[in-house]
Amino acid sequence: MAFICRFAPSPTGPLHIGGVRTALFNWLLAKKNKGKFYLRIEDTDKERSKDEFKKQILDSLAWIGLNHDDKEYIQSLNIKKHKEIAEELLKKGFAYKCFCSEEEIKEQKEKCKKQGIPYLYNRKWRDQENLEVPKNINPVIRFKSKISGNSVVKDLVQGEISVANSIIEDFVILRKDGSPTYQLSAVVDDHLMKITHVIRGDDHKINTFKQKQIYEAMKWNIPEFAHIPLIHSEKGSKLSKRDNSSTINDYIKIGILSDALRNYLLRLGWAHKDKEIFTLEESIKLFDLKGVGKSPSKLDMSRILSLNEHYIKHVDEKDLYKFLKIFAEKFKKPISSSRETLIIKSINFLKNKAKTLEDIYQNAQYILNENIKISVEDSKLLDSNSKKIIQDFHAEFKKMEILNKENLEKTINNLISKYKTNFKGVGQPLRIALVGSRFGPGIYNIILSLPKEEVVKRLSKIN
RNA sequence: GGUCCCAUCGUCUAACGGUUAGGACAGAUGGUUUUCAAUCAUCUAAUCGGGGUUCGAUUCCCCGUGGGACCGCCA
Repeated sequence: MAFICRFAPSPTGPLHIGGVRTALFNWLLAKKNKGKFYLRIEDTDKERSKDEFKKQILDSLAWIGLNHDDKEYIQSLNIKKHKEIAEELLKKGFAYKCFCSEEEIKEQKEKCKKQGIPYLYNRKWRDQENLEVPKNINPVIRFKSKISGNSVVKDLVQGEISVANSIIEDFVILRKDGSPTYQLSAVVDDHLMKITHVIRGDDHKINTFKQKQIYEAMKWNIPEFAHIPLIHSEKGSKLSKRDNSSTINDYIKIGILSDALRNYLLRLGWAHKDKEIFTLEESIKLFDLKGVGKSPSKLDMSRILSLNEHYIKHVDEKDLYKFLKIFAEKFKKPISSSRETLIIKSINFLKNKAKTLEDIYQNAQYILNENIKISVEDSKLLDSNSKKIIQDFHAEFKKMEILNKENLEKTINNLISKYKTNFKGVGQPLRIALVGSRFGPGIYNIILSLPKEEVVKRLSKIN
């Protein structure tokens, strides 16, 4: 059976990761079933649609690796067709012109609110050719929704959802300016694109009952529907564009890897036994709609971080460096070519203490910056005794012809016995002198990661 | 408020109607260590409440309670 799905965001705001997850689920299913995954930009709201948001959507999907088939569809390019369908529905008696003024509608809404009853358009112009048509009012076109009975949708995630038709109002399909609304455009485009599976956030659940009626009126094939639960913020409310951990960029800028975020999103609302880590291939193979839960899930930063840590440790080190380089260029200072080889050489231990690219970047500060700053607190640890140790080491180090761990070990062990101290007694002062902090990588790693003359230079500054 | 949906550790979740209710993240404790980290071991922690159905309910049904979504000439 063919499997053609789409992700259809509107460029009226930045895409958040809830949307990314919806796209991911669609993409996964398309790949799994050797079908198609299309991207459709729903920009029929001319006022609010912005090119920058469209770009942000494209960039976000590209970053996380969700490539779409064909070029992206731009819904506004298809408006003519949407209007034709509206006319056809009108002609066939499935829709009608409504001449209510906006004030009139507003009044009705307020009246309902006062009485505490839910507002539903009163169908004033339905089947009313006899009413006097007011001048100066451009009508909207409304769909003649079913008035009685129940409608049932078999949802691939939610199961059977049933609703009384009486609560589905005669919704607008063409605005007074003649432009189509979402309810119409989405259906027409889905039909034209031969979409077989509509997988979207469950905030669209009710729309299904409206849209299904358009399909039926047009005698079009109705696609399968799957409504996946929404993602909530850590506070438990609906994910808002104002949350500071909601867009892809919020994660890129703290140094999250795309694989980690992809894996995290995959496991949010979906599980396969006890498995936590999924390669792309595994997720394509294993993902299915049956495993998707029905309840919303909360964002959990510590989990994202822990997944990211896993990927940082397991990704190919060449790739990891590439990610780091891009990260530095985009959000920090670019890594200079002279420092590049030093970082590459040391990334295998710089990454071990990191949950994010930001962490790696911070760990690499002592390599990136020739001039290190010693914090006040750490400089306090450099008493006269430690300084003597540093100077002793300095003298020995200069003489060292072959730089390797073995020789360093010998030198340090000599110092340990000479000064009747332990490893820490020697290692800590050296680390402070070389890195500027008592925290940092192992001391051998540090010494070996820097050019010899630079180690000498840093040591010579301690006196 | 109306309609619809949902409900297992703090979080993400697993469990043909039969399990000491499992795993992961977070948290706690201890070991190791060259500081921080990492790592290893151990531990804490859940079936929202009440009724049914059943020999037996996390699982099925009903009622509460709690949470969410929708209620636009937005998408």
